[in-house]
Amino acid sequence: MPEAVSSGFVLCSAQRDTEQGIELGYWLVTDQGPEYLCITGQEQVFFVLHSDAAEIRFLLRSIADWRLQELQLKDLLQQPVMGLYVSNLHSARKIINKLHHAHIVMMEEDIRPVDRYLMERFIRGAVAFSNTSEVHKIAKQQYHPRFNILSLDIETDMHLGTILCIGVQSNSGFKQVLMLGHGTDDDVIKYCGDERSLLQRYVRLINESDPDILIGWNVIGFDFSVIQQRAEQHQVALPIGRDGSVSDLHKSARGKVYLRIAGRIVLDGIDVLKGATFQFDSFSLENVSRVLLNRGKLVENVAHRADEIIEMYATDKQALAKYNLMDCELVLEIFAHAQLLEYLIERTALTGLPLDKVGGWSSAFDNLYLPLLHRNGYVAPEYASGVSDMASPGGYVMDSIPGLYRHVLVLDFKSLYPSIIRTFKIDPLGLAQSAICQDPGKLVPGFNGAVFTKEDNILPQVMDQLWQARDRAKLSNNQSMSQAIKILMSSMYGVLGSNACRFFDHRLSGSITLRGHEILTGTAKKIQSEYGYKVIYGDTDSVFVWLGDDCTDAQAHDIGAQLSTELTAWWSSTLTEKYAITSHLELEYETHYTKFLMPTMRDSELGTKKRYAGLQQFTDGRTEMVFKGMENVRSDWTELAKEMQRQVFHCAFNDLPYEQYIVDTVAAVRAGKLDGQLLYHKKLRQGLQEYQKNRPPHAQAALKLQQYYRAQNLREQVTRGQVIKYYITVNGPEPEECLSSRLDYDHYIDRQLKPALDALLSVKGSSFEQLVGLQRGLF
DNA sequence: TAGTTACGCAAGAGGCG
DNA sequence: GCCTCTTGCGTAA
Repeated sequence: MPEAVSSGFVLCSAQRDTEQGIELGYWLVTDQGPEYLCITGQEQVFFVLHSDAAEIRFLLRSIADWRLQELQLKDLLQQPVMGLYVSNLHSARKIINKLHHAHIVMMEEDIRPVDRYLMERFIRGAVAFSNTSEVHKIAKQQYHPRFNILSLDIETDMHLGTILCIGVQSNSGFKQVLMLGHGTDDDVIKYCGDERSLLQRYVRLINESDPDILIGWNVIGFDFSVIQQRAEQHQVALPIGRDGSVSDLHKSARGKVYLRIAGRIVLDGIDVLKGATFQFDSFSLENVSRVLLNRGKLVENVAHRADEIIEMYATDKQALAKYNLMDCELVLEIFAHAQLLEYLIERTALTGLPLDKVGGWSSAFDNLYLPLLHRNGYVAPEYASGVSDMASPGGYVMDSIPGLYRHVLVLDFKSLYPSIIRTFKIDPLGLAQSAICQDPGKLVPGFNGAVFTKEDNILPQVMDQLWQARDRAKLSNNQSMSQAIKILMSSMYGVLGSNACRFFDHRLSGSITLRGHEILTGTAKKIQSEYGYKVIYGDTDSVFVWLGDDCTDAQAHDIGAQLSTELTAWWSSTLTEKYAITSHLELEYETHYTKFLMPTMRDSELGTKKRYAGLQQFTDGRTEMVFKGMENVRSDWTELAKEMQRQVFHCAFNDLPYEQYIVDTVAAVRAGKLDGQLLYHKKLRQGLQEYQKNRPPHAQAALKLQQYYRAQNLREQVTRGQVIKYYITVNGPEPEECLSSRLDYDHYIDRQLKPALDALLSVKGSSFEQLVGLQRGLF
């Protein structure tokens, strides 16, 4: 048989014990359809200190299936290590437990063989494999998979908890709705009779359409969970795996639900959007599709959706099917529009993380770092072995100088932390190597006692490659790639500062952030001393420079360009001179605000941090208001306060009057004309019983909502994570669902409108009270 | 089945008189 | 009623 090499993409993997050792299984997507690769006779390996060998041999004397092997590897403290190889997963688990209890140092013992196999071969998604040899060999290569995607959504009877219909739509146009009950089938709707038959038909549907990827909206937490529950109720098995196995749904201790289907993956649109740093006020399908796709859903009134669905099922199953499919389609469109799969594929190509992994930046770091560390002759440190007995701060936030300004420029360092890592050679290996380096010329100091080698480091080089890849991605307009790299680069610092990372060490994170402090304050000082401009604020990687009020737009623009260029060059020469290193710091001229408000803190003369507003001037003459941290961008403020802030700031920035608008609006509030804009939204971040120390307004409203549900005999529950919508009434907070008292207009005027506007009014020498205070108590 | 710290503000809780 | 401290939330970077 001739050797045929094919290409594929690793969709998911599994590992299990066999007589011949550990078996690794990889489900691939190829142009010829799904393929299962099986690699047999593997061992699990991890590392232990050479000096512990005798004790380990003693501790493990009654266990078989393992061996200790001499290796040319050391830990980062230069101690020789040995490899502990175990021929099955079961024994490996037992051994790790035993050594753990005996406080034996273990390194990389948490890395699964199925992951290590790919990691050490630099395989990140795409693989080449041959079908001739008994053991499939796979290696990294470029391959862009085309996936068969199925979007799934179910509709249920919320009172009975039963499934009414299951709708699917694929990325190739296939649609089907499995409907409970009886009727005449058409192209799309298939009537299934009872729920049991519906579930059996569902299994057939999945297996026949054979998707690589299932997508949906909260699809694991809701749709698949309900399907699983109902299947258990009817004792129907759900063999929807590609090997005929049943799907496995399990809940973690923290309440998050996971779903495993052999040979397929499930992606939840909400998780993927969040992972790609999309931000929405609400992640409801309704809201996301409105914002992203500029359209809403079929059913307008979300509050009565449950009843409408039951009504549709009873009277118009065609309409229900249409509604069901609409949700499937919206999810597909969101994935396409936001290029979510492209983003995930790029992330996998960069990090080796599985497509369906949520978060996981710590293991992304491992995948990039460990193989290179091993090739340098070292193994990773034991967890929690890093230095942590010193402070390691975050970004530096300057005291601001409050006021209403004209012509403020924002200059910011492009990817500051990644550029510090590249410039100052921040690296776990470099830190370790510096201890045995005799030549001071080859060293660069960090903070918290750290010193790094200028050469033979890993992270700075990884960062260099990512940086270049990002520049290429931007040049070729590859949005998802550029986005994936940006997120990856900035996650590297976060990972080093987290004790969930094996390389966690305050000497590393402190060397990044404290250098950031130095760079930021140094930049501000230089701008003031050398150029004579006042720096009114700065946060982590940015400085806000006030040019003075007499300045044209063109001049401001030129100054911005000049400052960024010259200061970048200044840092470069300064660092070369001081440390003999190449600077990768890059100060960018980002924004020109023609009007800029730096507010004071409430009840104080001091300027705020992380709160400001400005009128941004674009080079083409357009302007746009920008708000940071202010009420206007906060989801827990009422629409009216936000709207008024926008209006009044707009007027103030454009020299238009606003006094009458404020007076009129306050009167309209008192007249009850704006009640619809007085709704508060706030997330219940804990369970209702956990509010022990105090009970904030939204928790009070949630409690009333819970009582209301109970009184009405409704199935609905108030749950942790839910957004509570409530009004403040004369009888305290009341939920929107069961509002019964008059709204407390004094509260809204005093606690919403006044603070939202006073930030601006007070620097203009006026105040909210001065404008509307006389009216108080008249109504 | 774990990326970080810094910050402002509203309102509750509790002490004082 | 006034003051200070704590809790909870959402946000900037």
